[in-house]
Amino acid sequence: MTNYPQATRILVAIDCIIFGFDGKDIKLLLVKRNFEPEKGKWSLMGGFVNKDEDLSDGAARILYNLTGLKNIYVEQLETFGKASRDPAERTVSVVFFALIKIDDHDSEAVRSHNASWITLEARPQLIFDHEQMVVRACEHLRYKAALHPIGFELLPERFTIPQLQKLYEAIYSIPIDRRNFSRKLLSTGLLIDTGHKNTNSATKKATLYRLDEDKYKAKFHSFWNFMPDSMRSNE
Amino acid sequence: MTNYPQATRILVAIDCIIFGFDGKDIKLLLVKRNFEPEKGKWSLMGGFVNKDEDLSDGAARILYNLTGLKNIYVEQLETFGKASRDPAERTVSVVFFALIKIDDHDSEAVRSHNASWITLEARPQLIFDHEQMVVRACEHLRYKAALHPIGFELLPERFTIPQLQKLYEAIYSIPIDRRNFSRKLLSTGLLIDTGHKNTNSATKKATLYRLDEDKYKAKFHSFWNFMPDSMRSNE
DNA sequence: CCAAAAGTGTTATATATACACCCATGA
DNA sequence: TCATGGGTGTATATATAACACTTTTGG
Repeated sequence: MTNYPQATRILVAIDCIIFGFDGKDIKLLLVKRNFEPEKGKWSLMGGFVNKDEDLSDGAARILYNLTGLKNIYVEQLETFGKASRDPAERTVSVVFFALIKIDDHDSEAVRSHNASWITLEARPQLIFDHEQMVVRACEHLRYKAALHPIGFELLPERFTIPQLQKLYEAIYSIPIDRRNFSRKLLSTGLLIDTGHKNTNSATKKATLYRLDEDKYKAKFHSFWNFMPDSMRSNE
Repeated sequence: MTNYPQATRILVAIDCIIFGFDGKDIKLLLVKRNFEPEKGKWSLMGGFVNKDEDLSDGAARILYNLTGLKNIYVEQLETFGKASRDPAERTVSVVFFALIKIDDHDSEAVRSHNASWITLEARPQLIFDHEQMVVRACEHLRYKAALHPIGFELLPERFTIPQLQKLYEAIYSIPIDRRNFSRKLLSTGLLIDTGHKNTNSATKKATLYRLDEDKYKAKFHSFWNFMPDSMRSNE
């Protein structure tokens, strides 16, 4: 406290938007709070930054506690800083955006935090400005998924092109032409044929692909065009 | 301080990346600090969030103090929160990204803050993690300018297509084909011919355009493709 | 053999690129 | 009249969008 005596110290929270995909719907991992304040209401998973903890480490800690997962896809999204956003005390919240492979999560940890996977449409009212955070995250998901290959983060290690298509259709709530979608995805060179077929299917079995990790990393920041041009006008 | 007794309160700073364009080079507005800490060294313009001030209002205040401008293009970029980033005390810094029309700024205010416009190439060493912030902002400028019509924010109200092209060439450090660039920009429908010509030119006078504000606002979030496809692989 | 989902091919259209010529201006 | 920079046109390549048929599978 030597150099900046008069400035206000503020609580710095971290809130996490955690997206998953069950093959049909985009889901959010939300917490029904069994602790104060706002006990009994729904919120995003969050916490405060520890004294000597980097922001990104704080986010990783909170995500690990809830899901049991490390090395998941996380981006810092935006910091919410309205003076009035938390009625109890001035708090700034850094929102992180996470995509996880829904089958990988530790369901015991989720249960013990009183958390649930809830579809976007069915999401309950949330505390504070958490609804705005979710809206912002959905916009970001649509924006980013149209340009960068982040969809894979929501699917299992091995996935089929029809699965990928259902994911994109869920993200944008539109039907996509199978043939054009397939050609576009395969032309990125990011997909490797595993030589196996999806055994769950009741009809013709789809080819299982995996991501070419090297190409994915090398080309992640390039722009792609995963969506039909007609979609690109929605932010 | 009722509800969260044990959490750490942290200083929340705001730092502003302020870009300008002088017709030739992209410039940053940087401050040579005549105050402690790190007096005599260069930094971004910044300050702390006030007790009852929204984050975005804090950024607007800091930008107004330095430039005398309101209603400029500002985006929240990223929050830097390494525990060690400020050696004096734990501080989190929310970085804002601003684009201004360089001729509009209040040069008296800039002088009184000991600030200067410095080209990106000539920028001095900066304090703390400010260099990382600048690098991040440059990436963001390139990314965003390729997809959204933010270039106009760096040019005067009335501008010519060759001016716009020089701006894009400065942003990406590449030469662009005049004819294709012109056609691409005009085809967006965002440019309105003012009927006037640039009088400064020593040769043929270029047409002065202004931005169609309504279309700009309506279509801001659409994706465009302002750069040749060959450029789109650089993030 | 039938329904359901997967896989593949073709064609028309739109867009991007590469490139060359003419025009206006002031020195 | 010449050098400099502004404005426009076109042919080619590439990418996209729209669309139909065949294959595999389990029941």
